[in-house]
Amino acid sequence: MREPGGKRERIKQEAIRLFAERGVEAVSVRDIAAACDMKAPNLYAHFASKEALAWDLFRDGYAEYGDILAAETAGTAPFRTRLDRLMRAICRLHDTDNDRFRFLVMTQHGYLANVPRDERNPVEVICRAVASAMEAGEIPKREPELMALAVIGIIVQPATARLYGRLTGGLTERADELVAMAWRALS
Amino acid sequence: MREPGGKRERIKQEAIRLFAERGVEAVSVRDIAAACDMKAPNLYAHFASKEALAWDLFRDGYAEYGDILAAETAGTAPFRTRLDRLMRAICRLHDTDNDRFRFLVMTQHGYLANVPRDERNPVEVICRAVASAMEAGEIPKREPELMALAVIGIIVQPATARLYGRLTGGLTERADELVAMAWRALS
DNA sequence: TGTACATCAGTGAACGCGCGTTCACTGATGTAC
DNA sequence: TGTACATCAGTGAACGCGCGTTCACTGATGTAC
Repeated sequence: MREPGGKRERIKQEAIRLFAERGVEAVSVRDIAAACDMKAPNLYAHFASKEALAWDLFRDGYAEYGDILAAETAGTAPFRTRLDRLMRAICRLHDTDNDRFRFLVMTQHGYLANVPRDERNPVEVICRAVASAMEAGEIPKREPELMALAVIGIIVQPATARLYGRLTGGLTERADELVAMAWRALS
Repeated sequence: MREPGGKRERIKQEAIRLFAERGVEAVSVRDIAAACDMKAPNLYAHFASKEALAWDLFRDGYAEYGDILAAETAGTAPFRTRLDRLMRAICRLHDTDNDRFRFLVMTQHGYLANVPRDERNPVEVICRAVASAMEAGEIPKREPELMALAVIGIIVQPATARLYGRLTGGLTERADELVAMAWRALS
């Protein structure tokens, strides 16, 4: 072996950055290769196709996102506490891991329909947290899916607006406000 | 004149349908032409380019959407009433005018940055309604932009989930729940 | 009414372009003896 | 240590394809006299 296996990670990182900036269709494999200081054909030593690369990035990025949320909502703390942790985690991720979030938001319309609805799915994670809080009588019983989606919207819509410069500044500094809003909405 | 000027409208209608189904990049001008029972070159008698057609559709569709919301939030009724009208109108539009909503959601990432931030802009419309309710003391004073975006999220996120089959059934039948949620969130 | 001409919506064929992808090849590195 | 060979990451050149767009042309329709 002449190299550590870091090339594959390098490609993923540059590809996600470019896809996030311009969208999958507007980035050519030559663009990705150039960003990695290599030539286009060499990408095919690591990925079967451009489409496979993009789908890998989406599936993994989405699932890792779900893992983080699952970790935050785990445990036996009161729902209000877990909601707080959950929403702060989302704020932090959006402020920090901008490329990933932008990539997921920009390309969701191509891939979301194919994503597994398992325990790593972020929407499922939040649905389950909300549903269990209802079961436990911590919040009124309503349609859990609808309430979970609305809570997601409360945070994702401002985050998306930030991507377009519609909202300036970070989300983290508004986390208090957003958590309070979500809590009121669910109450 | 051999024909009424309905060709231009026909093109717009078929284009928005196809763009909504597959995304702008995945639809060729030949596809659009075929859907209109014409050949590709003829489209150029009506639009300068494919890009100009897509941008026209987005700009107009977005502005008309804003017009409808502005009409619903106009007047001197209490904010709670106008919020109710506003959100029901959004539910109705999403259930009815599916192509337009899907098109706007799918292509927003390409165009939203270029859209004018004027009195026809839907986000501005809702921002103003929320801000004026705060001024009038009908709801507590907070950052109006953030609150408006969160309210939008409460309804747009479920609507988007519906596009992917993540949520089944209509939005209109859930309008009560959604309005109540938004009202609590703002209170 | 008949005829000659003007108009113009619509098209067939072709254009250059950039794309994703393939493949025979290179040449530096590691291994065997 | 020196030499012959195997390995394999990386590449230059080329491929076919579908795209957006152009343009000279057609032919049905409307108008003038």
